[in-house]
Amino acid sequence: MTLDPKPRVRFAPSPTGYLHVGGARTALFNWLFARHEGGTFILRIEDTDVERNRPELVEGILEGLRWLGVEWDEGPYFQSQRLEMYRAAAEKLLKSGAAFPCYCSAVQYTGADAAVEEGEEGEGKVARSAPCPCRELTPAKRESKMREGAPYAIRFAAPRAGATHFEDAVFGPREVQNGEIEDFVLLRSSGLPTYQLSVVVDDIDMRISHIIRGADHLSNTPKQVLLYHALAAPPPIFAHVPLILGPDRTRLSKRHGATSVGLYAQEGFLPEAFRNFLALLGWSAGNDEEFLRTSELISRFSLSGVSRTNGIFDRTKLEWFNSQYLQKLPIEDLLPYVKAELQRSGLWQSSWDNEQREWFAHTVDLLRPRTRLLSDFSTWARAFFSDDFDYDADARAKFWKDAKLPELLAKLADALDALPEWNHDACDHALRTLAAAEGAKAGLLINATRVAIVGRAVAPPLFETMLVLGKSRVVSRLRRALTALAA
RNA sequence: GGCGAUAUCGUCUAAAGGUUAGGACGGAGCCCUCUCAAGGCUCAAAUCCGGGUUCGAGUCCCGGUAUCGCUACCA
Repeated sequence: MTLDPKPRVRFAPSPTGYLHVGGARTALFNWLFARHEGGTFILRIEDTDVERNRPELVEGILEGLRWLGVEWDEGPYFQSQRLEMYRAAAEKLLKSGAAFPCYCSAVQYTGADAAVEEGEEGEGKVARSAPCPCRELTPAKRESKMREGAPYAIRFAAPRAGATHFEDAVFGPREVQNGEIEDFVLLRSSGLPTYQLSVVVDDIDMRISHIIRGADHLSNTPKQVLLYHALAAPPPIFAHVPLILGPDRTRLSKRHGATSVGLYAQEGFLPEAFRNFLALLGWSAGNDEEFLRTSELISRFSLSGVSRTNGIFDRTKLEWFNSQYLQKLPIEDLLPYVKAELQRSGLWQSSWDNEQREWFAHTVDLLRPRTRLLSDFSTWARAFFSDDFDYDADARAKFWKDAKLPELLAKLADALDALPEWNHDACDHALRTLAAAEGAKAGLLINATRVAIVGRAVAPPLFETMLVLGKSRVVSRLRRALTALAA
């Protein structure tokens, strides 16, 4: 038996929605594992459910993965373009006797199941659905059904005795009694494969060595192992990762707020911060380290560090990670993200890429200690990039209430305007001298001035702020504030 | 209902039978301070319950409970 020396893994989303954080983490784990091992990461689109499929969603999923920095080495493959393979496999199983045609109607089936689901609590003992009777059909009966042209699905003839086992890299060795496994459908009457069939056929064909996927697939794995055996292929190593839950401990869904990675991108999260956060949800390096840049994640990642417990998605901690990256990223790494954010919000000016490059870098650096999201640069820090900003109501209420302010600010504007040199100490001195002469506290004037020139209470130290804004802006904004103050 | 998995601060986790059960987020407080952050320091906060095994159990075993998953011609 020859195996690829390097692992081959895959991420296989179905285009029934956007890329949600659970899928993103599964993709990330696969990718980290592949990169750590020097293996291959394959992308496969599982679009065999024509009812729920939304082909237009595929691009969004790819975009989400690209944003996350999870790059695939092969693919994307589409199952909808590989249907012949699944049919051939189903035929093969039919011929070998591992599968049989089933003439039960799909309508009957769902009806029966719904009844079981809705069973009254008083008499909740509804018998488990009986094994499919078609399995016992005589050859003659099958012949006649075939001649009638009756529609049929192909079901797997699950063994009635014995047990199936497999190895899970996270949950350990597993064994399931075959009697627990029903005669599941392989090929629908429409000729399209079910998940159980297509996933196994593809994983064999693509020579997948490790299947890393959500723990919701753990219970179905024995069926797939049975299929590997029936198709005479060695099963891969499985690694089921725990699920991501919402704050109420139910499976993460739209009800819990943003679950699409695209939304997090829009909100102003940095991909690397998001990656770091996601990697640590259900995986640990085995020690206290939390701030792990992507190269470190790759070198540290191991399936043995994957948790068995479902985890709750904690947005607050995600924001903390983001603020950490905002603080710690080398400024030249951060700048492109801020640029993109400003472009998105229509605040970007091309001069910041050229002659005012240094000014831009300095301003971003000044702002970033108090940012948590990239979008902060275009929201509360807007006044640093545009003259078009408003005055925050809370800031006005807090720092603009003193009756002497109109007079003080007018005088300050004049004093600053008269300054021969525009630097930190000159501004500082001018303001404090004025405050002293007028018998006002410097703090009063400083805080009121901050609101006047940037519209917020939240901003860098005042004189730093004055420097990056420049003299003419500061003076004109002070004068402009006089009108707002009067209003 | 059946089958299975899981269970350490509110949350994410560390502790490969022996620690005052550690760290981080969040919370509280202090320092710093021109605002807001950042940063530093301090505090509160956990082994689901009950039985075993062992000199010794968060760790191993059994039972209970809770939660989650599967039980589709969804994936």
